[in-house]
Amino acid sequence: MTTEEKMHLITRNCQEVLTEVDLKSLIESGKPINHYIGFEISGLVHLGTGLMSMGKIADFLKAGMKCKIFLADFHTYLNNKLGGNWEDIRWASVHYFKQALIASLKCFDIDESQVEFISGKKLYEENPIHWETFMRVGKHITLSRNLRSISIMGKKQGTDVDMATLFYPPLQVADIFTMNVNLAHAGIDQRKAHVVAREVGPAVAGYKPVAVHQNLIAGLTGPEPGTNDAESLKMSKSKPNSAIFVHDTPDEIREKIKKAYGPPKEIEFNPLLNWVKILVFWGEETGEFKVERLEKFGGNVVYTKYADVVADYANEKLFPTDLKNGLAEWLIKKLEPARKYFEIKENSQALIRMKKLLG
RNA sequence: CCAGUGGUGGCCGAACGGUUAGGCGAAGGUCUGUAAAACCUUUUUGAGCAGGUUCGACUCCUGCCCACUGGACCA
Repeated sequence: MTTEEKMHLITRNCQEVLTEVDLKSLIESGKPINHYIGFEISGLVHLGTGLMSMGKIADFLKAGMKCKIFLADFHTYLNNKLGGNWEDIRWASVHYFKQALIASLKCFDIDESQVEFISGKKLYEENPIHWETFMRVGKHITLSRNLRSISIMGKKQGTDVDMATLFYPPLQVADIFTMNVNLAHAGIDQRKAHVVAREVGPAVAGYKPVAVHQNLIAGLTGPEPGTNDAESLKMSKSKPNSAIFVHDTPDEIREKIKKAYGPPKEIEFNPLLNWVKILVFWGEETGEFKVERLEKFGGNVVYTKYADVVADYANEKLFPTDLKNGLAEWLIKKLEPARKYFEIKENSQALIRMKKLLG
């Protein structure tokens, strides 16, 4: 595989790479590329994690990278998710969250043996140097910089800032170096941590990790009334109808998509088109998207270019309901392996318990 | 540790010694070949904790807990 081919696989369907130049020289160095992505155990696994992140890992594996998935149990605890209950967090990370990620990987035909899972607890126990790295990171971050970085926890500056909150960003940065990660991967919401990692890296660990950031997928409920910014479009686990989870049933998927925000002709702030673009077409110009509809509405159509979907939608040759139906059926099919995996008794029971934990 | 202020339903937020604040959010409905918006309906009493006063306390009193602000201590 050529460097260009690798570059394409690694960077496609991403919002940002810090930096392409660094990535290219990393590839050309011939050194193994050690990837990592970390997740808080904070809720059900939605498409942002299950399809975007795991799909990216599929690309990374094809490019010959070593992929590591970090189950950030301590981060979850520090961020007071799952009620800040350590036992619940530990249970959920192994019995629910990891299983949901394995389920998601199956949607890309990847076996769990092809990636490495590691929990925070295990990482810290096995690597006493982590504590030292953590302190070194602290030596290179100012309080104000750290405070600005807590947005990676979904927190706004000036609210609920306890000491644990302040530990979180440097802990995440230290994780990267403890795991010898040279390619850190996350949604764009985590960029502040990765930028800090790149800035302190040379002093703390003698290198700058490359950072690859993906788009956050839009929430189905659309923008808040009166706003049209990217933030209010984001999919959120706390808005029940804004997110689809990897183990949702076909009926749940159809129901949620049906309720989705779908303004005709609107191609800018439109979660449905956003999903078709980054999930179905995976950020590429060409692909395949089927829409089945009655003859009176134009009959079935197969799109092979994303631009054609946009064009038809813009001049109302593609009606929102038809776009919704096509998308729902695509998702149902794509997520089938995940649903099947969650039919296994232990997993379905874990899901029930997880939902209970979340109230 | 001391003082002041405050802790109200998923969230925000008033009033009041005794009769449902209100808003947001959420759910259902109407209207559109979807959704959104708009309109209609629903979300049937909640007060940091423990006591006390009272015919009756979210409202008064005592103690405790927590938060914010200021102060004290600083070997």
